[in-house]
Amino acid sequence: MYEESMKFEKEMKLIWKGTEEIITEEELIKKFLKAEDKNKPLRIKYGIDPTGYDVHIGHLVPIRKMRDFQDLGHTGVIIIGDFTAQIGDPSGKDETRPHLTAEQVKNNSEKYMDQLYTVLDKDKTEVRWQTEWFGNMTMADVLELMGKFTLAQFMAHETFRSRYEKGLPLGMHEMMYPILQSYDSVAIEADVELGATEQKFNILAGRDMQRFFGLPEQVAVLSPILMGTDGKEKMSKSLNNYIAVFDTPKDKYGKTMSIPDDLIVNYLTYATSSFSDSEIKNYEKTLNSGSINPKLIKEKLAWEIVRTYDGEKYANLAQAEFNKIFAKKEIPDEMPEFKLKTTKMGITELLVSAGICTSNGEVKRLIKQNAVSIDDKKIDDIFFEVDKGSVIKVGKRRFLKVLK
RNA sequence: GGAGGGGUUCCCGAGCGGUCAAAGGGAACAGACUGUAAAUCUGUCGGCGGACGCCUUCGGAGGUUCAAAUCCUCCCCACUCCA
Repeated sequence: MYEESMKFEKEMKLIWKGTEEIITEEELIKKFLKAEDKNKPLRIKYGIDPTGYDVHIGHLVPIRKMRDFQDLGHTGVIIIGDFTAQIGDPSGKDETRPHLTAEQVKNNSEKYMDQLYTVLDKDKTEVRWQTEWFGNMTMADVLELMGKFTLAQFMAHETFRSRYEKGLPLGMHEMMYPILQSYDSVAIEADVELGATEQKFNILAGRDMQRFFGLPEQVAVLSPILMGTDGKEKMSKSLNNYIAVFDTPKDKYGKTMSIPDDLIVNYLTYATSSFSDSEIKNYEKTLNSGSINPKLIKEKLAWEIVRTYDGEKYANLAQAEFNKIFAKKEIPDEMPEFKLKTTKMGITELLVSAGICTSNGEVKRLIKQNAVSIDDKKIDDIFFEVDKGSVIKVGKRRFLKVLK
């Protein structure tokens, strides 16, 4: 074994980068060896939940790992969880999911994949739907799958146990989530399953399920959970602390700049693959020594994050824009535009119909709070009338260009 | 099947016939401060009207009352204990 591990040292180093846990490392090396012997790429599984399509960079931590595997010549297999989507992953805090139509699921999946392909190698990616294997199952089949696990095993799982103990609702069908997910590994004969550490239970269940079906067990490669931009909770859509793939370069940059300082190293390590271990160590040292304004390192980080998803050009633009607005407090180059409907419009009506504010009341409040300025002049009159082209600034970051 | 407490504004959570658009906290937004932040302080935080006012809201539908988030009836939802 020693020889083999030396042989795949480089590969293992790559896989370990930004990875929290591998279960088990030894098995992974064996799989690499076998793949090479038989000249057959490994099948690297990752399941997505098509209940929505907004992908944030926390989701992409394991996806970037899939890309690493692809770069080593292996095949990424994305499972569209069209059955599990009907359950909702109990690992999250989500409650009962609304039932989606087949069309919505299809639509979501396509959009989801578009975002994953910003990272993945399309030629080495296989997309599979759970319907392929669950669509024709009979009750007998389902009972057989359920019989492989016991209630005690499930109650040992933190999320089931804590919800049960807290007296929160726990649907029987939610127990099916790990069962379905684990059977996916059987159906596609996964060699490796990727996921965040919170997926450990589900992914390990996949090993059990494969064993029951006489298949070799998959290796779990677990990524850390990326912290949200608030630095308090994990990145998640519902907490509104995420950086989305579809965010504009400007937003990605700005959101990154807004992370707390003590999250910088974490993001350097996990939010992008751009920094080498030694670079990260260096930055960490400088940060701890206090010899540098953390902002400077954050700028590099933000730039890299934009570059990763939108390219260098947009990274530069986003950076310039950010400096302009926040550092120099100038107005941005691009902003929403609004054409005056009549020769003059009251400021409240204008901002509400341009979608900058949600109600007249909000506009009035903001004006009273001294937050609205037109062409750089604060206004204090809630009946101010706008009758010419101008730039309106609301708060720090809302801008509107008024066209005549 | 039996017994019992619950469902309140974005979230948590008080209120239990008028003084309730509804305490308090969180989130969010704005202002000050700043190194982008964070922290801190101040303010705002259902909608419409320039303040007094009006409208919509307290799981749903009805009802009692001059007056209901608060009382009654039925329904829905999740939970606890017993079987």
